[in-house]
Amino acid sequence: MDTPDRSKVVTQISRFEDSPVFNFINNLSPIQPVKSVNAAQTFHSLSFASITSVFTSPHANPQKESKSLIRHSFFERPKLGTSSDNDNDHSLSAEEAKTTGPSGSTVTCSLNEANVDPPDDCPDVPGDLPKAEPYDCGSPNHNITPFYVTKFDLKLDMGQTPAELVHYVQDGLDKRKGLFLTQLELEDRHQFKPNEEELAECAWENLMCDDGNDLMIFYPPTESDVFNCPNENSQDNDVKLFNSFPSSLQNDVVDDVKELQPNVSFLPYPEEVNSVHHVEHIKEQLEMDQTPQILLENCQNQAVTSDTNYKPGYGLASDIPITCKAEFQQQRGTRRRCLNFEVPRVPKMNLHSDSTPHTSISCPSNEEYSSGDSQPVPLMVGNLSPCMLPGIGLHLNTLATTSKDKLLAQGTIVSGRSLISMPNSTGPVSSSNGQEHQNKSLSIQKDPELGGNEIQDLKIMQNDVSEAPDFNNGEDLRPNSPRKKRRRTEIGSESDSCKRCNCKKSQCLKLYCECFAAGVFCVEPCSCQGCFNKPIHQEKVLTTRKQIESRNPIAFAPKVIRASESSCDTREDANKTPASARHKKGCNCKKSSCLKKYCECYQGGVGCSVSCRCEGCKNAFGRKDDMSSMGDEEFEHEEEKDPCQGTDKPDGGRQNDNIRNDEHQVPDDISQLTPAQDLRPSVNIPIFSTGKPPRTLGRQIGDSSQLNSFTTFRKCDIPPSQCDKFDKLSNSVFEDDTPTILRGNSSLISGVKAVSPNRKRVSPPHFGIRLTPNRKGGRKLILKAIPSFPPLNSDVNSENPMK
DNA sequence: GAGTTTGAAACT
DNA sequence: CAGTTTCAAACTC
Repeated sequence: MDTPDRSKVVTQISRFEDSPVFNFINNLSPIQPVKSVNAAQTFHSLSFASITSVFTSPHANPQKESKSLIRHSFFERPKLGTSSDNDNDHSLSAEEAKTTGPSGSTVTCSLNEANVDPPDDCPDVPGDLPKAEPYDCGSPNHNITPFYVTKFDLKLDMGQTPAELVHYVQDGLDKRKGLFLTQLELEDRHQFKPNEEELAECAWENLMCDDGNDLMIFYPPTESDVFNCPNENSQDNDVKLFNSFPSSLQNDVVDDVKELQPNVSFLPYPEEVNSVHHVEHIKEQLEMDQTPQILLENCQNQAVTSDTNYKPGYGLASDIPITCKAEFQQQRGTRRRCLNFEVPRVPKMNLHSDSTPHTSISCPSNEEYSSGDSQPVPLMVGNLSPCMLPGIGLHLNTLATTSKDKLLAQGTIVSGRSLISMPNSTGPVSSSNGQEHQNKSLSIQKDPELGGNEIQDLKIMQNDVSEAPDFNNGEDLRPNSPRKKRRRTEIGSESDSCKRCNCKKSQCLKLYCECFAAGVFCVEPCSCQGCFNKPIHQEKVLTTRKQIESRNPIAFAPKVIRASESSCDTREDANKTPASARHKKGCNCKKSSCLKKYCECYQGGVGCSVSCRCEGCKNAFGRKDDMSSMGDEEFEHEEEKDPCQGTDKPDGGRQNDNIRNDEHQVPDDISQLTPAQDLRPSVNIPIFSTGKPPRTLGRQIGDSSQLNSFTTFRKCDIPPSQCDKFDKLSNSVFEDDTPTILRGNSSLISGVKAVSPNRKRVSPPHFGIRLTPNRKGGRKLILKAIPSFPPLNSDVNSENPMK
């Protein structure tokens, strides 16, 4: 194989050798003597470097750069595979590398451009695929390697259709100018190619485009990188070359050669390529507007890197092809998935989301685990790739999806966020609460079963989504103005479908931020400034969230907890305000008389309770004064009369009981629930130890946890009318589908009333509360250890220790 | 749209 | 734990 292929290559190259440029290069080339494949390759590498630099000028037009990159790819391809068969192409490359040494390897790396990986890694790339986990942009360890491989593979594909290269070589210097053809030209050529290669190339083209995107996304070099590039001068010079290639080329080549001689010194920023620092840059870049320029830069960097690796007698790059080939399919598949997300991102996703029921994030089956870091990452379902809507409304609180979640998620799409979530619909969704949708939609789940690639993809998606500013532009989803926001809010009060904030100083990492408080990532519609509440800052978000929760375990619990409107609970109908629905902490209004939305109780559509410290309360939904009058009586009533709750039911009815109990009965004093219970398995809590009627539902202690585990938790935020629906739905769902454990959690919905004697809130709530039908001394609440926030390390089940 | 009011959240 | 400050939503004009 070697011999024939090489001979072919040599033949083709020989033509090239005749050209003045080639001779010039040959003379300059420190690496190899002219006549050989090596020489050609050397030239190739040199030309590549120079050409690349030409197009890679930071100031250059991004598109142009991209094009040039692509162009180079084509150009180079032929060289590598010039005469070899498609099949032999890779082999040849490898062979060449081995036999020809550095030149070949250098060339190969260059060709593969865009790879940030250091040359040393090149050989390892194929074998290291697993570690590549390419799409984990968040991981510092994340290496570009995967990309390298992927890109390489792509090129290989191209290599299989090297017609252009050959053509180029044959034509000689004149044709060489063709190197600078625009992308369109190249594309045109490829498109019109009739042979089998056409398909491959088309695919390649697509991939290239995608690659470009990928590059932009994942390997965005910082501008500093660009400007720091030692080759900058050469780049500038290169620009000249663009106009007058032949003469300029020489200069360029000279420069390049000079730089190459020192080898390593040639690298613009070698250390940065692999360093974590570089990764950080990339991350940052992700947030920033990303331009195609990055592509070029990356390409350039990588090309340089490859050069750096250049070591006589060493064919690093050349080795890659062979190894890569084996993984080619896999890599490509991965890449494509990502591409799908990235490119048409929004539109496709939307479409899919609408049409694809299974894409819903909230679906347990679809849930995915973030990688080993065990961080709960909002992931999209594997299927969803196309369907995924960008990080919209990722609900941090929603960890586990339950059938209920599914139902809810299926609900109407109200906001952009809600759109995002296309839950698997297992049943009819009656929930009208958009917020819940949101929560569900992006619930973060870990799914050990998912492959790393998929996970990575999901992560990417998330980032993309969150980052995709344009995502909703087409739609009028983005009310940036306060007014719109307000309107939205008003509407939302019913649907409360999506949170949008306008934070300026809090970085959306404090409870001031509605989005953050709601456990969702900020999305485009938000007008926030300096927002960190985005998927890309997920870790920070989680950390902050943890901190806040450490201070106040129920910080992320729904502010208003509504009791379900059970058939048995008719008394509340009269008032329109379910006695059981109350603000978790109660309000502290002084001037608004609880008649404006300043009042959280009012805003939540619930009456004030004993927990409230408001003055002059006139809450239309119920005044705390009224509440107190109702107090014991109601309590008694519930306690004794609530057959529906099955207070006396045997164990068989326990689940329902628990749920209803939760809904209607909340421990009077949350403080009873020790914070320590956060993670504790379960604790029996005397419900009304204080003897005070638990009129108010108060926010549930377990809200957050519940939220996390079950989207249901947001029902509390739902307006009463909808809340009722929600309750019904949730009840039915839990009864029917929810496992006992889950049901227990569901009970969390009802909150534990945080009514401490002083009304001052909450004691650390606990992540899950389960009421046990304790008929005798009253009901007991059992706290379940459910993390209020998506568990970082474990899945939901692990966190629901039922005892 | 800008400015004010309000009360929750955060801080001390 | 209380008082103060900060913050962003709600509200008014």
